[in-house]
Parts: sequence; C-alpha cells; structure tokens
Amino acid sequence: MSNLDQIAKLSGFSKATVSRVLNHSPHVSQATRDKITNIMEELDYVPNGNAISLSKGQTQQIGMVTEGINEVMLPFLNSFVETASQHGYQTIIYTSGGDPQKELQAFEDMRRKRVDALVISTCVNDLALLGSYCKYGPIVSWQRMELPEIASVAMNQYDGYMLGLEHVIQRGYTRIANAFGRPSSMNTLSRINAYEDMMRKYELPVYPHWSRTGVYSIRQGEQLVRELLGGAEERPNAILCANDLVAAGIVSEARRQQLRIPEDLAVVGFDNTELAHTLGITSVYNPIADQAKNAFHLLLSKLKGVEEEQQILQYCLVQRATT
Amino acid sequence: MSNLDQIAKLSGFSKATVSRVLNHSPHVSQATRDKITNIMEELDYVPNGNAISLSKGQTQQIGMVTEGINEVMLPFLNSFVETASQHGYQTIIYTSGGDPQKELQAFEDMRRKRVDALVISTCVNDLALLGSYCKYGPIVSWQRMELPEIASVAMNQYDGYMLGLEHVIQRGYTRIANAFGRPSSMNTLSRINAYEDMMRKYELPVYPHWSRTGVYSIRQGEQLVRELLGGAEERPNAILCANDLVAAGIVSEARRQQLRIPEDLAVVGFDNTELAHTLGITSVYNPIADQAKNAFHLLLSKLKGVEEEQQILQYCLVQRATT
DNA sequence: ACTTGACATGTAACGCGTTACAACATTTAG
DNA sequence: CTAAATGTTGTAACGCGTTACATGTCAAGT
Repeated sequence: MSNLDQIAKLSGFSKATVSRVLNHSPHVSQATRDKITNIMEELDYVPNGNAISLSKGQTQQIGMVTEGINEVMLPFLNSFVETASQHGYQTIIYTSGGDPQKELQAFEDMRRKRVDALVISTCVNDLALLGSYCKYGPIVSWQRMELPEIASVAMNQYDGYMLGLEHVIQRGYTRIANAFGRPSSMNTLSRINAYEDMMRKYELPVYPHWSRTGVYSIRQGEQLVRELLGGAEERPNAILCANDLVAAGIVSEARRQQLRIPEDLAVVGFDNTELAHTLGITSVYNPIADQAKNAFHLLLSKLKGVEEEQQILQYCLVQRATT
Repeated sequence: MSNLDQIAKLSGFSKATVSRVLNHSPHVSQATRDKITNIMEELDYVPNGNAISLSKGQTQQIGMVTEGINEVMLPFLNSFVETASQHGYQTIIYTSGGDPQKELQAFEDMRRKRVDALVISTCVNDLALLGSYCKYGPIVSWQRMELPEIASVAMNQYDGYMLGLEHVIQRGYTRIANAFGRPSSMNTLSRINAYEDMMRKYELPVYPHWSRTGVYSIRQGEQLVRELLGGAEERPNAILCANDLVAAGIVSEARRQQLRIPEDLAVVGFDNTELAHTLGITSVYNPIADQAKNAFHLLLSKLKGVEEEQQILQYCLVQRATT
C-alpha cells in the first residue's frame, strides 16, 4: 500500500502539493498536477479514508436509528440512502430491536465521531437522553419529537388521521376501531386526539376496547381481527390502522373469517405503500420518500451551516377496495 | 473535546497506559486503572473512532452492496445487520440502483479502508472487476458467483427450483411458465437448467414465450399476467416466480382478471417471506435470515483468519392456497 | 525600475490512538 | 540470596492526510 508520503517523495513535491492535487485545489500548475497524477496511477495509490476522516473530523457517514427494518420504512430507508449517497454520504444502519441499550450504540458512535449525524426512524430511548447527545451532532427524526433540537419530517399526523376518519364516516361507518402504533409516541398521541375530536364532532360511540396501541405488524393485525371481531356482541365496522402492514393483516384474516370487505368491515391503511396498492387497500398517502429526502437535507443544512431547500409535502387519501 | 493525551498528562501516566486501560489490557494495576478511569469520566472522555480505525487499520464496518432494498432482501438485511452488530460490526448500505458506476463506490470504499469487508446482495458489475477488488478485503455474496474468491451463501437454486416444479407437476399442472430474476445471473441459470431438466423428464411442453427473465417486482408480476394470460390461445396454467413479490403481483392481477386460483392458474413464489404467508401463496422456503448469518460469519472468518462455524441450511416447500 | 499582487509550493504542526520494544520493579523459584 | 519470571509503565515511532502560514517567483501596474 502506497501512501501520500511516498507519492510526495517520488514526485519530488511536498505532501501539501500532493494533497492539493487530490482535492482538486486550483493552486497547482497543470504540469505538476499531471506529474503527480501519473505517479499516483503507477503506484495504484488511493488515499486512506480513515486518515481523511481523522484529519477532517468528519466521516461522511450518517447513522439511521431504527427498531428494525420493515416494509413501512423501506421507502424511507431507500430514499434516504439514495439521497445521501448523491451528496457523498453513506448510511449506516443501527437496529435496536427495541433494546434501548443497543440503540444507544448509534448515539455513542456519533459521540465517537464515527458518524456525522443521525436520522431517527423509530426510537426507544428517553427524550432526555436523546437531548444530551444533540451536542455531538445534528439529529433529525422521522417521527415527531418534543425536543426543539430534533427536527421532524413526519407529516401532520392529526390531519392525516382526520382524513381517514372523515372518509369512513362519510361512507356511513360509525363504529370505528383504531390500531395505533407505538404507545406514547407523538404520532400516536396526535392520532388519538384526532380520533377523539372526530368522534365528538359526529357524536359517535367511543369504545375504549376498540382502540389498541402497539400494533405494527401483519401478525398483530391478524390477531386484532380475532380479538375485535371474534364473538363480541358489539363489533366495530371500520378499522383505521397504524400502517399498511397492519391493514394487510386485518384484511387477510378477515377474509379467512368470511367477513365481507368493505360491507362488513372497512379497512384503512396508512402510508399508501406498494403493499396497499397490491392488496387494494384504501390508504392515507404519506410521502415517505420525500420525507426521507427532507430529513437528509435538514441534516446537511446543519452540518454545513447553510440552508438547504426543503420540499413542502402533501398528503391525501387513496381509495381502494376496502372502503 | 478531550483526548487521550490530556488524560495521560492529567493522570500522570503515559499514553500507552491510558490506552491499555481503554482496551482492558490486563497489564495495568487496579489502582492505576481506577485513577485513569476517574479522570476519563470527569473529562467526559471518549476515544475518537476515526483515530482508532486509522491506527488499527480497520473500521469494524461492513458494506452491503445491493441494487435497492426490497421486501425480499429485508430478512437478509435485518439478519445481517443484527448479527454483525452482535459482533461489534456496523453495516453500511450501498444501493446502486442498477448503475455499475454507483455500485463501484462500495468497492472503492473497501479499497480506501472505509469498510473492512463486503457482502453482495445483488451486483451489476463484471465478475472480472469484482475479482480485482478481492485483494482489498473479503467479499461474500448472497447470490452464487463463479469466482473462487467470492464465497456464496445462497441455497442451491437448482434443487430448490426442482422442488417447486415437482410440486406443481404432481398436482397435475403441465403448462408451466417461469418468471426468472436477473438475466444471466448464476441463480437464474440454475433455475433455467432445473426447468429444462424437469420438462425433459416429464416430457412436458416448453414454450420459450412462457419464460421471462428480469422479473422481480410486484408490478412486473402484474404485467406478466397481462402478457401471458391476456388473449393468447395456448396459456400456461402454472407460474413459478423469481420471488414472492412477483407471485403477489401475479395473484392480485389474476384475481382482478377473474381467473380462479388455483383452478385456472397455480402460482408458486420463492423465499417464503411474510408476504407469502399473508397472501396465502405457496412458496419455496428459503432460509434467508440464516444465509445472512452465514455470510457474516464467513466474512468474520476471513477477517480474523479463524474458522467460524457455519450452519447447514435446509429448504422446503410451503404449500398454501395458490396450488 | 519598483511595488503589488497572483500564483505555486513548501514547512511543520495537527488530528488521536496503537503498539513494539525497552526499562524498571517486584515476586518467586531454587 | 540470586537468577529468572512476572508484572507495570514509559518511549517513541507509526498509521495518513489536512491545513494555516510562510516563502519564493514572476508578471502586471505605475
């Protein structure tokens, strides 16, 4: 392995000049540049990334914090990785599996300068703890957070949920159940507020039993159908779901139980992922890929101290066969 | 930001001793260790990851090369990230979007010592080119590769495909179509061989028109149904798919066209992902998560020069409602 | 001819741990 | 009581670019 020092010696120039060539500095004559470039090619030289990171004090790496990678965050992840890479940044995945201790690794890695910044997709640690890491680098969250230091790129959950609720109510469903996501997350709180406000507005019944939190996956969706529609006398006739995965689980389990959709049960998913399209599930469109782009640009702004342009994001409801 | 030098000066010991404390070397007395540890805590000291990487010559980071992250590789990615993290390695995602030039970034990053090793999920560059990067670090591939330097953890595609074929033939389907994946990949070649051998064995008709390559996604599956079952006189009555995504697309489009499944059309997916379970699609089980584990352990073996244990993986067919 | 400035290049310190080797002290074995 | 073994700590070089500042050169301006 050759290094910059050898290139300098062999070419007869100083390390500084070689470094300038490497960094396309204009302060090098063409002749010098050519000579040095030739020698670098001869020796098959490439600069050592770690040395660069050490001296520059940044790694061009951004950590993504998540509980685990699932279908819902796929477009977020893809879009983020893609956008970052276009700007010369790589993305490191930190999955916690729900373990706060494991999640902390990501934050510690920022403290240790292994990553320049963090995007949070899902997060299981205390706000206070997160706050204490803000001084080590910029953090942006997909989910809404109550910390001023941590910007969020999520859509307005309250409005989005209202949209879904309004939709089913307009179509005549009145017994509405909810499969919410992470308990006590801002997203969930906003949705709960939306639900309560809407029920009040139309004076519809609220059965606490019909609202669940902590429902994210296909399996949990299936399970929910068994519980809510098993044999109880008073059953909901519409379910709004934390995401399309849950909706998919509900739809497939409901069909297995000979329930007619949408006659007996209306189902509304969230995020309008590929899955919702495939299965024909009505879903609230959530511009996830654009949110990821915004997340990256927010981080870049903070890293470079310059304003980067943010997109303004729209949401809407996509109606399909389940309502 | 405090550094090791400051800790050394303040504690009155040398940098070497401080470093020993950091690395839990046994050659430090308890008293010294305590003193140094206290000072580190006082100053809120953490070692700089880049400095460590530079001097150790390794980053504890592994790059994952892929065209894009989709449902099929989700368990692979998740399992890999998880396993790697258990062993102190982080995973960096390199998505190429099919652009060889972008893909090269991952390989260049290994050359520049940004990652210690690479796992290839999908790869669009020449074998020859890949071969030339093997000298910079270990590479393991999910897909089978013809290079001796690059180990593979994929299941035996030939046998797996045989399993699917045998299944539909036993159930009386004779007009079999194929949605293969990447053209000219080893996987596809093996599957094509399996198909031809099997058709020969049972003396079944082979319509070249019924075999497609380059079909990976839900949309492409839907498209395929329109093409193969649109209006042609002689139609296939069974389709084997590159993966469960394609199968999902086929099933949903076929239903839209009022085709009865499995009476009019049998569909077999591959990988037996969550999606196959949800939609009730028969699928060849592919122990993807375990393959990812094996991939990591293979890399670790090569990095440490020690044998790591590999699991022997089983596959089987999971029958559901589409056959 | 002389100053000023633009341009090219070098010097040396810096970013921060790691580690082979040396040195010294203290046990322990004989 | 001494030699060998063990344990503790220090020295200094190394891994490799980056960059602020200094220096030297040559052409344009007056």
